[in-house]
Amino acid sequence: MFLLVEDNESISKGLEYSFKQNKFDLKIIDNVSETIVFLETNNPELIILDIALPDGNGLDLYEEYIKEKNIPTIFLTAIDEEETIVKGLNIGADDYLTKPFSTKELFARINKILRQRNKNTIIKVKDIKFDIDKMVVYKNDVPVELTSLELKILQILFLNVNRVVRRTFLIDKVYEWTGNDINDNTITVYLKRIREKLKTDIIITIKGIGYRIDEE
Amino acid sequence: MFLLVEDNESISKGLEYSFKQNKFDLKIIDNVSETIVFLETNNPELIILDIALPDGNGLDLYEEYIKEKNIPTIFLTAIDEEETIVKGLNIGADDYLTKPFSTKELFARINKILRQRNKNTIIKVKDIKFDIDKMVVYKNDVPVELTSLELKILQILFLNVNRVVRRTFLIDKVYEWTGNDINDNTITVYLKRIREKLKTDIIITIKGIGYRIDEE
DNA sequence: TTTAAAATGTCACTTGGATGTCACTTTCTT
DNA sequence: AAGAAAGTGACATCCAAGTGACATTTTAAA
Repeated sequence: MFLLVEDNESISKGLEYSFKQNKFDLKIIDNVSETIVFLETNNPELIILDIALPDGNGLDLYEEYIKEKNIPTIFLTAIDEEETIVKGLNIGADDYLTKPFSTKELFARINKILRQRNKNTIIKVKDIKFDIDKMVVYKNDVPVELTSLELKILQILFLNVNRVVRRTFLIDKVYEWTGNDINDNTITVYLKRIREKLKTDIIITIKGIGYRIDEE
Repeated sequence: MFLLVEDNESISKGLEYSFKQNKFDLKIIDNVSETIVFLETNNPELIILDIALPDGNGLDLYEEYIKEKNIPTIFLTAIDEEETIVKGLNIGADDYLTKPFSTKELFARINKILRQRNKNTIIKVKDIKFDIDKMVVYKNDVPVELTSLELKILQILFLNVNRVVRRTFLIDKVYEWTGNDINDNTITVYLKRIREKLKTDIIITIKGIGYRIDEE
C-alpha cells in the first residue's frame, strides 16, 4: 500500500484516480498529525510526501517518523523549496519531484525505487557494513553479534552518515516508547559496547554534542 | 519460448540474431491477427510486443488476448506513444521500452521479469520449499502439514527472505482482518510450532526486533 | 445434530542474555 | 590546572522469547 501526504486536493484527487487506474492501493492523508498516527499501525511500502503541509513540515515528519522505518519516500516540492530538500536526501532510497509533475514521471520514479528496494539496503563505511533489511552488521564481511538496542543505536548513526547525531536525539529515538527517564551515561555505555564489538574507530565523538560516522 | 510481435524488420532481424546468440528460442510474428491464432495453441513465457502494428494495436491485443493468460509482456513504443502506454501498465509484471533501445537493456528487463516470476511461485531455502501458489510447504520435497495460520506466518517470512520481519508486522498482517487484540506471545507460540513441525533452524530470532529467514 | 479432532489463543513459568546504573578513571577544553 | 564530558568495568536487575499445558473455538465427520 502506498501513502500520499498532500493537502492540495487537485493533486491528491488526480493521483487517487491514476493509482486506481493502475490498481494500486493508495491511502491519502492531508496533514502531519494524522500521518503520525497512521504510521504507528501501518507500514506503507512507499510514501509520497508533500513538504509544505498545513500543520507542519514534511521534512521534519520524515526525519522523525519515517526515516527510521526505512520506508522509501518521494518528496513533492515547489521549485523554490528545491534547494532545501536536496540536502536532506538520502539519495538512492529516496527521491523528489518538483511540482508540477507528470503522473508518468511519478510512476517511473516509483518503479525505480521499488526496483532498488528488492535489492538490500546496505550502508558501508570502511570495513563495517550495515544491512538495514537484515539488521545485521558485518566487519570485513563477518557478521558481528549486536543486541537489539546496540543495533538500533548503530542504525541511527548509519542512517545519518556524515551528520552529527546528538546524544539527546539518540535517547529520544531509542526510548521514545517508554516513559523512562534514561541516565545520560547509558548512551555512553552503549557506544562503548558497540565500539568494543566492532573493534572500530568509525564512530567519532563530538564532545558536548554527540557522535558521527564519516564515510570517506 | 519467447514471442516477438514486431513489423519493423530491422528490429526483428536484429533481435532474432541476439536471441540466437544467447540460445533463446524466439518466435517472430509481424501482425496482430497471426498473433491471435498463434496464442490459441502456444504459451510463450514472455512476449515482446510492439504497440503500432500494421493491422491493429498492441495494447488492445494485450488487453484482449494476453492479459488474461498472465504472460509477462514488454511493450515497445515510440517516444510519442509513451504517454498512452504507461497508463495501462500492470507495473511489476510488465514493462516497456522506448525505441530505440539497446539489446542489453531489453535482456536486463527480461531477466528482471523472469526473476520476479520465479520468485513468486516457489521459494526454496535450504531443505525447505514454499510453494506460494499451492500454499504448500515441503521439507526435502515431502509436504509438511501446517495449519492455515502457520502457513500465513511462514509465508510472510518467506516473502521477506533476507529481511527482518518485525513481530508487530506479523501481528498486523496475520490479524489485520479482525479487530482482536492479539497477545504478543501468540506469535512466539506459532513460531515454536512452525519450527517444531519443520524441524528446521532456518528461522532466525533477532531478539527485540523479529524473525528472519536467510538464503545462503 | 452431536461429537471428536484439530486449530487457535492464552496462561504461568523459565531462562539466559540484555539492559541500566554506579563509582571511578580518563580525556578534552579553556 | 580545573571542570566538564565521556569512557570504563563491574554488578544487580529485568525482560523478551521460549516452553508445556490448558481452555476455547472451529471444522469436519458420523
